[in-house]
Amino acid sequence: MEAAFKAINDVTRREILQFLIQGPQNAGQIAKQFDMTKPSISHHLDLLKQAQLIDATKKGQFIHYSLNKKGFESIHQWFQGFAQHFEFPKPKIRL
Amino acid sequence: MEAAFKAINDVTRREILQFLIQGPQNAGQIAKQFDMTKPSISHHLDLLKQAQLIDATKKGQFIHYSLNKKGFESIHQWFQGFAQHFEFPKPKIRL
DNA sequence: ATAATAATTAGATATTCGCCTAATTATTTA
DNA sequence: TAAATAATTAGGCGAATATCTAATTATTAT
Repeated sequence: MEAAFKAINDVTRREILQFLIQGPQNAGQIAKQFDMTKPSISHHLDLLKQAQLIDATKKGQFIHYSLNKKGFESIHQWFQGFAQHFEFPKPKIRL
Repeated sequence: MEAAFKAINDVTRREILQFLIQGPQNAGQIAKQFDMTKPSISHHLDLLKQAQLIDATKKGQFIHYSLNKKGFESIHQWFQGFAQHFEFPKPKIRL
Protein backbone atom coordinates (compact mmCIF):
# COMPACT_ATOMS: atom_id res chain seq x y z
CA MET A 1 0.00 0.00 0.00
CA GLU A 2 2.90 2.22 0.89
CA ALA A 3 4.25 1.59 -2.61
CA ALA A 4 0.97 2.52 -4.27
CA PHE A 5 0.73 5.89 -2.55
CA LYS A 6 4.30 6.59 -3.46
CA ALA A 7 3.73 5.58 -7.07
CA ILE A 8 0.77 7.85 -7.67
CA ASN A 9 2.53 10.82 -6.13
CA ASP A 10 4.06 11.84 -9.44
CA VAL A 11 2.47 13.43 -12.50
CA THR A 12 4.38 11.37 -15.02
CA ARG A 13 3.42 8.11 -13.37
CA ARG A 14 -0.21 9.12 -13.17
CA GLU A 15 -0.09 10.03 -16.84
CA ILE A 16 1.41 6.65 -17.66
CA LEU A 17 -1.51 5.01 -15.88
CA GLN A 18 -3.92 7.20 -17.82
CA PHE A 19 -2.23 6.24 -21.06
CA LEU A 20 -2.52 2.55 -20.25
CA ILE A 21 -6.30 2.85 -20.01
CA GLN A 22 -6.18 2.64 -23.81
CA GLY A 23 -4.70 -0.81 -23.45
CA PRO A 24 -1.31 -2.50 -23.10
CA GLN A 25 1.71 -0.69 -24.49
CA ASN A 26 5.40 -1.49 -24.63
CA ALA A 27 8.02 0.66 -22.93
CA GLY A 28 9.00 2.43 -26.15
CA GLN A 29 5.44 3.41 -26.96
CA ILE A 30 5.04 4.75 -23.46
CA ALA A 31 8.31 6.66 -23.56
CA LYS A 32 7.30 8.30 -26.85
CA GLN A 33 4.40 10.01 -25.06
CA PHE A 34 6.69 11.89 -22.73
CA ASP A 35 9.42 14.47 -23.07
CA MET A 36 11.76 12.40 -21.00
CA THR A 37 14.52 9.84 -21.59
CA LYS A 38 13.75 6.14 -21.77
CA PRO A 39 15.75 5.33 -18.64
CA SER A 40 13.64 7.77 -16.67
CA ILE A 41 10.44 6.21 -17.98
CA SER A 42 11.88 2.80 -17.23
CA HIS A 43 12.36 3.84 -13.64
CA HIS A 44 8.80 5.11 -13.41
CA LEU A 45 7.53 1.84 -14.82
CA ASP A 46 9.53 0.01 -12.21
CA LEU A 47 7.90 1.94 -9.37
CA LEU A 48 4.45 1.41 -10.84
CA LYS A 49 5.19 -2.29 -11.11
CA GLN A 50 6.40 -2.46 -7.50
CA ALA A 51 3.10 -0.87 -6.50
CA GLN A 52 1.28 -3.49 -8.57
CA LEU A 53 -0.44 -0.73 -10.47
CA ILE A 54 0.90 -2.24 -13.69
CA ASP A 55 1.97 -5.63 -14.96
CA ALA A 56 4.89 -6.34 -17.26
CA THR A 57 5.03 -9.26 -19.65
CA LYS A 58 7.91 -9.85 -21.99
CA LYS A 59 7.05 -10.54 -25.63
CA GLY A 60 10.30 -11.12 -27.47
CA GLN A 61 12.46 -8.06 -27.12
CA PHE A 62 9.47 -5.96 -26.13
CA ILE A 63 7.90 -5.66 -22.73
CA HIS A 64 4.19 -5.05 -22.64
CA TYR A 65 2.85 -3.02 -19.78
CA SER A 66 -0.77 -3.07 -18.71
CA LEU A 67 -2.86 -1.86 -15.78
CA ASN A 68 -2.99 -4.18 -12.78
CA LYS A 69 -6.09 -4.19 -10.62
CA LYS A 70 -4.26 -5.12 -7.44
CA GLY A 71 -2.56 -1.81 -6.79
CA PHE A 72 -5.76 0.08 -7.43
CA GLU A 73 -7.59 -2.14 -5.02
CA SER A 74 -5.24 -1.30 -2.19
CA ILE A 75 -5.84 2.39 -2.76
CA HIS A 76 -9.55 1.76 -3.03
CA GLN A 77 -9.59 -0.05 0.30
CA TRP A 78 -7.84 2.75 2.08
CA PHE A 79 -10.19 5.23 0.55
CA GLN A 80 -13.27 3.27 1.57
CA GLY A 81 -12.38 3.85 5.19
CA PHE A 82 -13.17 7.51 4.67
CA ALA A 83 -15.89 7.22 2.08
CA GLN A 84 -18.20 6.00 4.81
CA HIS A 85 -17.77 9.27 6.65
CA PHE A 86 -18.60 11.39 3.64
CA GLU A 87 -21.15 11.04 0.91
CA PHE A 88 -19.64 10.76 -2.52
CA PRO A 89 -21.70 11.04 -5.68
CA LYS A 90 -23.16 7.63 -6.44
CA PRO A 91 -24.43 6.31 -9.72
CA LYS A 92 -28.21 6.63 -10.10
CA ILE A 93 -28.55 2.96 -10.81
CA ARG A 94 -26.57 0.02 -9.58
CA LEU A 95 -24.62 -1.45 -12.53
CA MET B 1 -5.16 17.42 -6.70
CA GLU B 2 -1.41 17.45 -6.85
CA ALA B 3 -1.42 18.52 -3.20
CA ALA B 4 -3.74 15.68 -2.15
CA PHE B 5 -1.55 12.99 -3.68
CA LYS B 6 1.45 14.52 -2.04
CA ALA B 7 -0.29 14.72 1.31
CA ILE B 8 -1.34 11.09 1.44
CA ASN B 9 2.13 9.90 0.48
CA ASP B 10 3.26 9.78 4.09
CA VAL B 11 2.39 7.31 6.84
CA THR B 12 2.12 9.91 9.57
CA ARG B 13 -0.25 12.06 7.57
CA ARG B 14 -2.41 9.08 6.68
CA GLU B 15 -2.50 8.13 10.36
CA ILE B 16 -3.53 11.66 11.26
CA LEU B 17 -6.43 11.36 8.83
CA GLN B 18 -7.37 8.01 10.36
CA PHE B 19 -7.29 9.55 13.81
CA LEU B 20 -9.57 12.37 12.74
CA ILE B 21 -12.26 9.88 11.74
CA GLN B 22 -13.05 9.82 15.48
CA GLY B 23 -13.91 13.49 15.21
CA PRO B 24 -12.23 16.91 15.45
CA GLN B 25 -9.08 17.17 17.55
CA ASN B 26 -6.73 20.01 18.38
CA ALA B 27 -3.08 20.00 17.40
CA GLY B 28 -1.90 18.93 20.82
CA GLN B 29 -4.22 15.95 20.97
CA ILE B 30 -3.04 14.90 17.55
CA ALA B 31 0.63 15.33 18.42
CA LYS B 32 0.19 13.18 21.52
CA GLN B 33 -0.68 10.22 19.30
CA PHE B 34 2.69 10.27 17.60
CA ASP B 35 6.28 9.80 18.61
CA MET B 36 7.24 13.03 16.95
CA THR B 37 7.72 16.66 17.95
CA LYS B 38 4.87 19.14 17.74
CA PRO B 39 6.54 21.26 15.07
CA SER B 40 6.78 18.18 12.85
CA ILE B 41 3.10 17.41 13.38
CA SER B 42 2.30 21.05 12.76
CA HIS B 43 4.02 20.80 9.41
CA HIS B 44 2.08 17.66 8.50
CA LEU B 45 -1.15 19.39 9.45
CA ASP B 46 -0.20 22.26 7.20
CA LEU B 47 0.28 19.95 4.21
CA LEU B 48 -3.00 18.18 4.90
CA LYS B 49 -4.71 21.55 5.08
CA GLN B 50 -3.16 22.67 1.80
CA ALA B 51 -4.55 19.52 0.25
CA GLN B 52 -7.96 20.35 1.73
CA LEU B 53 -8.01 16.97 3.42
CA ILE B 54 -8.52 18.73 6.73
CA ASP B 55 -10.00 21.98 7.99
CA ALA B 56 -8.61 24.12 10.78
CA THR B 57 -10.74 26.35 12.97
CA LYS B 58 -9.34 28.38 15.80
CA LYS B 59 -11.14 28.15 19.13
CA GLY B 60 -9.33 30.39 21.57
CA GLN B 61 -5.77 29.31 21.83
CA PHE B 62 -6.61 25.91 20.39
CA ILE B 63 -6.94 24.98 16.78
CA HIS B 64 -9.43 22.28 15.97
CA TYR B 65 -8.68 20.06 13.03
CA SER B 66 -11.30 18.00 11.23
CA LEU B 67 -11.60 16.02 8.03
CA ASN B 68 -12.50 18.01 4.94
CA LYS B 69 -14.47 16.32 2.19
CA LYS B 70 -12.98 18.40 -0.61
CA GLY B 71 -9.54 16.83 -0.69
CA PHE B 72 -11.00 13.35 -0.59
CA GLU B 73 -13.27 14.21 -3.47
CA SER B 74 -10.37 15.16 -5.70
CA ILE B 75 -8.73 11.80 -5.03
CA HIS B 76 -12.05 10.06 -5.54
CA GLN B 77 -12.50 11.71 -8.92
CA TRP B 78 -9.10 10.64 -10.15
CA PHE B 79 -9.74 7.15 -8.95
CA GLN B 80 -13.11 6.93 -10.69
CA GLY B 81 -11.34 7.25 -14.02
CA PHE B 82 -9.86 3.81 -13.41
CA ALA B 83 -12.67 2.25 -11.43
CA GLN B 84 -14.63 2.01 -14.64
CA HIS B 85 -11.99 -0.22 -16.13
CA PHE B 86 -11.96 -2.60 -13.21
CA GLU B 87 -14.70 -4.05 -11.11
CA PHE B 88 -14.45 -3.12 -7.46
CA PRO B 89 -16.60 -4.73 -4.82
CA LYS B 90 -19.91 -2.89 -4.74
CA PRO B 91 -22.40 -2.74 -1.92
CA LYS B 92 -25.28 -5.20 -2.36
CA ILE B 93 -27.81 -2.46 -1.98
CA ARG B 94 -27.70 1.18 -2.90
CA LEU B 95 -27.65 3.29 0.27
C1' DA C 1 1.42 42.97 33.68
C1' DT C 2 3.59 38.26 34.02
C1' DA C 3 3.73 33.63 33.57
C1' DA C 4 2.00 29.56 31.42
C1' DT C 5 0.05 27.12 27.60
C1' DA C 6 -0.95 26.06 22.53
C1' DA C 7 0.69 26.23 18.35
C1' DT C 8 3.41 27.93 14.53
C1' DT C 9 7.51 29.71 12.03
C1' DA C 10 12.50 29.59 11.06
C1' DG C 11 16.61 27.40 10.13
C1' DA C 12 19.59 23.30 9.77
C1' DT C 13 20.50 18.52 8.25
C1' DA C 14 20.11 13.88 6.47
C1' DT C 15 17.50 11.26 3.27
C1' DT C 16 14.73 10.46 -0.71
C1' DC C 17 13.37 11.58 -5.44
C1' DG C 18 13.45 12.55 -10.36
C1' DC C 19 16.19 13.25 -14.02
C1' DC C 20 20.21 12.79 -16.90
C1' DT C 21 24.23 10.27 -19.52
C1' DA C 22 26.82 6.11 -20.15
C1' DA C 23 27.06 1.27 -20.02
C1' DT C 24 24.90 -3.32 -20.09
C1' DT C 25 21.70 -7.15 -21.29
C1' DA C 26 18.63 -9.45 -24.34
C1' DT C 27 16.54 -10.24 -28.71
C1' DT C 28 15.99 -9.93 -33.63
C1' DT C 29 17.65 -9.28 -38.38
C1' DA C 30 21.05 -9.11 -42.15
C1' DT D 1 28.16 -13.97 -36.28
C1' DA D 2 27.78 -8.97 -36.47
C1' DA D 3 24.87 -5.02 -36.38
C1' DA D 4 20.66 -3.03 -34.90
C1' DT D 5 16.88 -2.48 -31.74
C1' DA D 6 14.39 -2.56 -27.08
C1' DA D 7 14.89 -1.93 -22.61
C1' DT D 8 17.17 -1.88 -18.19
C1' DT D 9 20.91 -1.00 -14.78
C1' DA D 10 24.48 2.01 -12.77
C1' DG D 11 26.17 6.21 -11.13
C1' DG D 12 25.86 11.06 -10.30
C1' DC D 13 23.54 15.52 -9.16
C1' DG D 14 20.27 19.14 -7.79
C1' DA D 15 15.67 19.69 -5.73
C1' DA D 16 12.29 18.30 -2.52
C1' DT D 17 11.04 16.03 1.95
C1' DA D 18 10.83 14.80 6.92
C1' DT D 19 12.62 15.65 11.10
C1' DC D 20 14.73 18.16 14.85
C1' DT D 21 15.87 22.34 18.04
C1' DA D 22 15.27 27.13 18.94
C1' DA D 23 12.60 31.18 18.54
C1' DT D 24 8.14 33.50 17.90
C1' DT D 25 3.12 34.55 18.14
C1' DA D 26 -1.24 34.31 20.34
C1' DT D 27 -4.26 33.34 24.06
C1' DT D 28 -5.52 32.41 28.88
C1' DA D 29 -4.90 32.62 33.86
C1' DT D 30 -2.67 34.53 38.10
